[in-house]
Amino acid sequence: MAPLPVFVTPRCPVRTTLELVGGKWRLLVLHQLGAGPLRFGELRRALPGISEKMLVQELRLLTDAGLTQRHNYGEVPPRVEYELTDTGRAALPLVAAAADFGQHYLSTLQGEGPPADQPQ
Amino acid sequence: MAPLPVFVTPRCPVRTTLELVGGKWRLLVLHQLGAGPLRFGELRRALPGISEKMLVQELRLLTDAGLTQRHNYGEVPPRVEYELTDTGRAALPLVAAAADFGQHYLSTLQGEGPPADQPQ
DNA sequence: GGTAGTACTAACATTTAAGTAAGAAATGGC
DNA sequence: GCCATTTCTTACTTAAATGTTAGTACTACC
Repeated sequence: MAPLPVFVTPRCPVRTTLELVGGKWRLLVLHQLGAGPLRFGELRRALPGISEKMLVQELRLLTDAGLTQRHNYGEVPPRVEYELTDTGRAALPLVAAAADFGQHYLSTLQGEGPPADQPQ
Repeated sequence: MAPLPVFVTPRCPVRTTLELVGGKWRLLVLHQLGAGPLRFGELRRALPGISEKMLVQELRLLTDAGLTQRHNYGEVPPRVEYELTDTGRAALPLVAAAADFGQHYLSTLQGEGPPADQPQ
């Protein structure tokens, strides 16, 4: 994954994608935002297990990379919304493909354990 | 990513996918094998920068997870081929989506540096 | 006999990702 | 005055991923 500031090696498209949305959380963040803008806290609650530090960090990186946009309403207590940019929406087919494959894979593990959750 | 042996949390499909094909190399391995079976050494040469240790490790993990198949011809010098299983082929749309998004993203960085490589 | 190729394995080191915990600023409600 | 809420920062620690180096077994070739 890319360190800050975002630098993408202008080489293999697959590697570029991995640098942008690799890691444990970024695809899940994009998936959540695919349904519409969300506040920071809504996003945190929608991603069980993520720490505030990671969410801040990943949102900043996605925003720096141009996949998300930050709206600060300047209110107190703070109110900040995040939403996908056009570039971020261009990643939604990737998110969908990841969800599809995961679902397919889980379905091949016939009957071991409970069925899959909804994507987070 | 999953430690060996492969264990997939039967939960979110996106997380499942990340555990299976997350990391720096697995999508690239699948992409290579998408075009047909390859020998270990061919795969290594097709993935500049990968170490033998990583390639062995990732191939074993993909094979344990059922995405690839290993054929040992039992010859000397050794001759081993890897190819996708049906489950592995089910991941090819994900690889394609990753390549598409990477290409799209690189095209939005208009004119900075040389054009993208072919996917590896 | 020495060298090269092949597909590995093992021990170790380094780098990167992720997690934990505490706190800050500003306001509203009690 | 005290506590809660919200978004975010900082310092620190742990865990995981990846890299490096060396070595193995067997054969072919010069």
